[in-house]
Amino acid sequence: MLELDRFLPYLVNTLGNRLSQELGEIYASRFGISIPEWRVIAHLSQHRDVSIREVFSRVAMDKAKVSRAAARLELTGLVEKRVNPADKRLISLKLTEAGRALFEQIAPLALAYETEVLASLSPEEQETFRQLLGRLLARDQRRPA
Amino acid sequence: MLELDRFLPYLVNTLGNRLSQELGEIYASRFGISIPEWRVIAHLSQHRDVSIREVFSRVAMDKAKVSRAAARLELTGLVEKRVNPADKRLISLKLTEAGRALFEQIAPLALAYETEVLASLSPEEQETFRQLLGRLLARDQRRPA
DNA sequence: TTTGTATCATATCATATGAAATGAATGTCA
DNA sequence: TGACATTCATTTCATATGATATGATACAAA
Repeated sequence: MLELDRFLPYLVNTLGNRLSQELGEIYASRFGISIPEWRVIAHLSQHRDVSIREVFSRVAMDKAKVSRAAARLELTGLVEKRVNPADKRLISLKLTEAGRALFEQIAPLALAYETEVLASLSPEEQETFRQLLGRLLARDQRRPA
Repeated sequence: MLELDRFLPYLVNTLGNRLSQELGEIYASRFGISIPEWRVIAHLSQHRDVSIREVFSRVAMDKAKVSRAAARLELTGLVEKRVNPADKRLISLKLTEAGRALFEQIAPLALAYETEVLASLSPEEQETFRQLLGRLLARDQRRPA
């Protein structure tokens, strides 16, 4: 019979929400940004001159969320938005200097948090968990959002 | 350096959201209930005569969410709410016959979904994943919501 | 008692969310 | 070329969300 606290979708969702919420509090209280904004920054730290579409198709957020996050990041001077001259429907997003500096500041804290979360597992177990999680995500990947 | 698609909190959150969203679509389209309502039903299937507080402290949802879910479940006749005579601040929640019948109907579908999700892992891997997930949840448990 | 504090569930209110509408730009094909 | 469809980003709008306020009850201590 089904028990909620042995039901995998529920458990994964719960852990995911907790981790995001804890991180979100750090980002908000110390850096004044939200989780969606953080995700945009993190993505732009690796891919420059990408469109809104490219971000949201990569980063598990919907159109509107990314659009709003980008708008706010532009307001706060962390991201530069300009129209792509080759295709004027597209927008090119790029971290500003301030944006990159903020990323450099947040990234080590985020990684430290990840380390702390994983500390209850041995290094081998950590690797195993990553692997299995990756496989589960891959299965689901087939379904395009 | 931090890459979002190797960052565990992000990955767990993404998988959790996807699973919940897919399940939520099933619950909504076939049975007309939301994920919060489903969680209340599932909890009540195992614990009868529990208060709102007991539900939300157990089921990873806040006060308001559970209160609203319970209100709607009462309206739709799936849950019975009555004041606890021993302590009139408390409310006793209980599945109605219809509520229990709905649970019996949904549970196998939910379990089938879980099975399908896990199908990309071998039985041993499934068990390992459950174990490790449980340990990660336990760590986090220390922090009371 | 009665006075003050704590707990419970709900209501209120400001914000977040996402589905659908909009408007601009590009692509397609007759 | 000119209609029509498609793609992109934003906006709109109705709903969901959760922090806080409220009101009711119970508990504790004097």
